[in-house]
Amino acid sequence: MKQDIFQAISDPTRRAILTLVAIQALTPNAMAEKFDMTRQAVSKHIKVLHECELIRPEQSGREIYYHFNAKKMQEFDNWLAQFRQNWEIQFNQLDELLSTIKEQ
Amino acid sequence: MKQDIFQAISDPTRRAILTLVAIQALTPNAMAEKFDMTRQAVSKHIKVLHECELIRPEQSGREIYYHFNAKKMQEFDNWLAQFRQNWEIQFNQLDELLSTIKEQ
DNA sequence: TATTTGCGCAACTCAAAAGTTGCACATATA
DNA sequence: TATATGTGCAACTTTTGAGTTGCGCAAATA
Repeated sequence: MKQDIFQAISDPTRRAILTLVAIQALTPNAMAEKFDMTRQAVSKHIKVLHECELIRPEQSGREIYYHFNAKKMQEFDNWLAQFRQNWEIQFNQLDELLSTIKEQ
Repeated sequence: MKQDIFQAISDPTRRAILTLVAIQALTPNAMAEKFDMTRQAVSKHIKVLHECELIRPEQSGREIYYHFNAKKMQEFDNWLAQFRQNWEIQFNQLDELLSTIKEQ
């Protein structure tokens, strides 16, 4: 099943995993220790993140270190770009409002 | 039920609605015409987006125009900020790699 | 070689979310 | 006033997703 990055970050556990691996690469066991759920549950989250390439595995003997993939994360930034214009406009309107209040 | 913006943007229909209303405010009927589903299904997506304040209603007679709320969308941008450092680092490493190759 | 450890896969349960139909209600229009 | 239109709410079905337990396999260790 092809995963979608927006669906991937909709789960709080997966967002926490991303925050952890952004600091340093971790094995599934190391991640599971941080959460109050079974290793297999965490493993399923890892699978989702891996399928959409937000993390990348690095095999080391019988251990697997998962690394953060910053390049993929940038796709969110690209999606957000379409709205940047909107918030600039809304802030300019706020500025105008504040100026109007000040003048009165 | 309190909605969360990550869950809200995880659905492709809701992302499409956001793209539409970012351009101009629309009524539920106007939105429903754009999608291959019933008006009520679209209405439920609108409800989710409204509950987490990504859109804001403006009543006009019996019609309701939903507006994009850029301020709320910025929360997503703020979350992304924690990873910006990561992609700068990964890009610097790429730069170094390219330099190394060039020197050889 | 026997045992432990780290991991992924499969089957299952349970809860949540997406979509449907039907209805009620208020506003617009004839 | 009678009818049509725009909307939200409720009940229901179906799909999806999170979590569990149980298993098998390969690498490390005794």
